Amino acid sequence: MKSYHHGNLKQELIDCACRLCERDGYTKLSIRSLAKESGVSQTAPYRHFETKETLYASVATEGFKKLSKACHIDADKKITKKHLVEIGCNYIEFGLKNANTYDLMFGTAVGNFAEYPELLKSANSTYENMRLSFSKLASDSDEVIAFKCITLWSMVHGLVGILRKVQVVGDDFEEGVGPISTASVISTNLEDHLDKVLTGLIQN
Amino acid sequence: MKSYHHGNLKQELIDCACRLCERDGYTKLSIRSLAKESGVSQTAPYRHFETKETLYASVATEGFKKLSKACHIDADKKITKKHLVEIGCNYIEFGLKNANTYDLMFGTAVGNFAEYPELLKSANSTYENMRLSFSKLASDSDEVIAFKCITLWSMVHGLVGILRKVQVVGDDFEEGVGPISTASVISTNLEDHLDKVLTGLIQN
DNA sequence: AATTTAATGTTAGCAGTGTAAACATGATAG
DNA sequence: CTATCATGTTTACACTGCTAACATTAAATT
Repeated sequence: MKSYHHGNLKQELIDCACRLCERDGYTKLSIRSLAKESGVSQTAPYRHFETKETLYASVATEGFKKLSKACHIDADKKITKKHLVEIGCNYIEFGLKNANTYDLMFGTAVGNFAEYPELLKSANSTYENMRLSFSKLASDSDEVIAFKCITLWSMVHGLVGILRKVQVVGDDFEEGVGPISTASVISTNLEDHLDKVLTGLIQN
Repeated sequence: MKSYHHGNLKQELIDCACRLCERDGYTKLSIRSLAKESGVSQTAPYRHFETKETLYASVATEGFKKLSKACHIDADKKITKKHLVEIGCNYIEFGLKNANTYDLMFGTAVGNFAEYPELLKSANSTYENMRLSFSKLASDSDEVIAFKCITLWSMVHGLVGILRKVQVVGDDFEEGVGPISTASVISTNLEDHLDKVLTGLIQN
């Protein structure tokens, strides 16, 4: 026998949405199907999420939390370039392994992060992680550190995007000329690649 | 008096879709509204586009053509680092000024480029442009050239994504610490930024 | 403890969507 | 001139986000 009130609907909806978003992509997700999955009426989710975008924001928030965790480096130790390479690799790995969630986080599904304080906070904390690591690498000014963060972030973010496209396009490029071959080279030698870029970035 | 047959519907639909996608984002676009805009019945577009994704593919194709044009450098002259910086800047400018179209081109709206030969061709030609420029910069192997392409492309692609997010998030970062300030620094000094990265990239 | 209130659920319904099927029109090829 | 076929229309279905009005129950107030 089930009670009229679910008891834990909001969290269950978020969990379910995270799962389905990652499995099928956020465009395939409907509030109604989500409600059905949780054995609740079609409009029940609206008691917890004003609009679909609000739900998206919750899923994206979870995504940023996971990304933060994936990119976390123990702060007690001294940070070296190698650690930053590791951060970059972990970031890219997250982006590629959670591609659909990554879309939601960095696409236009959620228009303005500022409207969702939790989302903004979790996204900022991802950045803050990276900032802290750079600040422990060298004693730069805040500006320089932020500059380095943006550079690294852009780099890994861009690689996720490009590698995914190339993965999808795949065999339709000719061997050895188009981006595919190089992309696979990069993805197998991600560490080397990031190391190179970071070396250039750090020493100026 | 209007005739039963439109005469130029396919092209008009594409043009209209390009306009609306850029204005409102591709998610806001519906086949029905598009049909209405062209003064034609709701299902007429289906004579020219099997599914909505096919329409998206056409819009994305146009996008890549425009991007190619924006990043084109006259091939006769000798290419210098400065030219590549210019390519990068033009790329980023395109991405920021045509943000919604850019989403369509690099997001998941079109699942697999290989299913749309025209799209694949136009996307490849964008890459080919860049490849050609690098090949005229130095006499590297195909592999090294492709590697440099991917690196630059990832960099500018990533910057478009990050700069946009930061633009949107905007004032909610604290002054001088968060990414916002640096991002605006970068966007005003894009040339310098790209020059630095490219310098590191070229000389190894 | 009784009662009010607010949170959380349901049902019914609107307007909009992608898309398929059956039919209408008219340009073009034989 | 006629048959064909590309291109248009109408109708219909299943689905969507979302609102409004109502039901139930947990929590707060008296």
